[in-house]
Amino acid sequence: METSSTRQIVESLTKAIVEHRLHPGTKLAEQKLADHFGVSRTLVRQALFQLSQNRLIRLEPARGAFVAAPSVEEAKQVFAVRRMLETEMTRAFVRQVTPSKIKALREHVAQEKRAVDNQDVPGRTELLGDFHVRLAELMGNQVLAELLRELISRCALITLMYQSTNAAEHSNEEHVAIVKALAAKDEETAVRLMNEHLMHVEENLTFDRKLPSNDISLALS
Amino acid sequence: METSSTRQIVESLTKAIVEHRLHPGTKLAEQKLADHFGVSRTLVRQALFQLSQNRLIRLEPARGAFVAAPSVEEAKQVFAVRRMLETEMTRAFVRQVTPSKIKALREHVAQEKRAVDNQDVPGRTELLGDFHVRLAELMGNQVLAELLRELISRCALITLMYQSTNAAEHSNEEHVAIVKALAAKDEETAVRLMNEHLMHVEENLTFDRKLPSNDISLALS
DNA sequence: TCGACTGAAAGTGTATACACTTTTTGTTTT
DNA sequence: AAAACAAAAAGTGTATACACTTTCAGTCGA
Repeated sequence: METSSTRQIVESLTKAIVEHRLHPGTKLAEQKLADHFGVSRTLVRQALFQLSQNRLIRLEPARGAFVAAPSVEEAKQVFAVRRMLETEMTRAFVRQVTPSKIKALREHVAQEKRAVDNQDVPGRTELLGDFHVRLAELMGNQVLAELLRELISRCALITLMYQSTNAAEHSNEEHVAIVKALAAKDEETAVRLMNEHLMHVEENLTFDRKLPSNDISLALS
Repeated sequence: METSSTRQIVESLTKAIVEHRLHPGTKLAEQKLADHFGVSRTLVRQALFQLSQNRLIRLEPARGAFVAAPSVEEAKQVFAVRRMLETEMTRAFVRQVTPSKIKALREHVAQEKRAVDNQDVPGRTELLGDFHVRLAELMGNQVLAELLRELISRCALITLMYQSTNAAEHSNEEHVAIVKALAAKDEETAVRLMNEHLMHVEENLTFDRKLPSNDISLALS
């Protein structure tokens, strides 16, 4: 199971949704997707099911798949969970910090900065989110990393892509500050900065509801 | 999409796995399951895919589905995540506690007690896990509740079912103590008790590796 | 006796067929 | 002109067919 065809479809659709080439509410007809990817509906259905588990699309019985349009309420809940998780993660990180871990984080934020400076919107979105996943990975907790990745991709649909260049720069600067506090093993500061950072990201949410784009092929091409 | 047939298959298999009628490592052949449930492989495959997302089974390309056998390492990571999440959840709960919420929790632990006293093993397993989900629900955070439910079902495969009656009683008593601290709005005590509780549950893990049972029909009947 | 080969059996991966549901469109009726 | 209906079109849900891969049993050769 889990052939690479389906993975490719999932990735392609995920990218299109997160980058808002496919707007919330857009219908994803199975046959059209199948034609576009040159496979049968079987594989498309697998991919759609997977995307529905990631909350990127909604599946309605006998009606089909639609790009998800998370409510403000849901977004707030996701952020509340992230704050809970990442507060404690930051605390735990300080207790087991090593120079090589700090080095890895510094390299990451440097990469973020390049993407932000280059106005590489998809790139910076991914990297800014990955910072949080990297923290989990460096702690050696793969379960935590996967969970965070899931939560962040769920946010991405509603937040990071709406981020202005300014907001992205701000995020990057906050990451730098967090790394600094981590390096200094200053637990309380690190935790406070992380919490503030997540609040800032949340504040930047814009809940524009754009009209569905009905031309799937165009959005994916 | 998401007809009730697949849900029923998922529930049936989930129950069988969590209750250890299907041991870790057991192969789940699609046609056999299809015959057993009286449906085509299509629906079985959907169900298996869903179970793999829940980490209850493992899908190996071209080899099929096997009941998951989480490693000690993974179990520890799951518990680490639960502690992070639930520490903060407990803290937040204290800040927004109301008499009606306490009442709901008291009723829940009473129900737990009945199941423990009656030696209702599947029932008590479910209820003891649900306590934590109930907390999230009472906070009004559905995202958190679903996440916890997922983490707990993932633990269930490796822990709660191995729980002795003694351990179950102990868990129930700890729930009572936590509710008491919550009712008193004693944040630090509540958090401490919750952390200790999760550590106790984790300590009770037994990592027996039983042999796969090859008779699927028997296990499901 | 053990290991390497070979063919058959079993099982998974993908495509297709068909039933049934929803949506759309064109027509009729008020 | 708007609402109600009917037939057709489009789309989803499930079963089945078939290709390809893995597994297993049996045979041969060292």
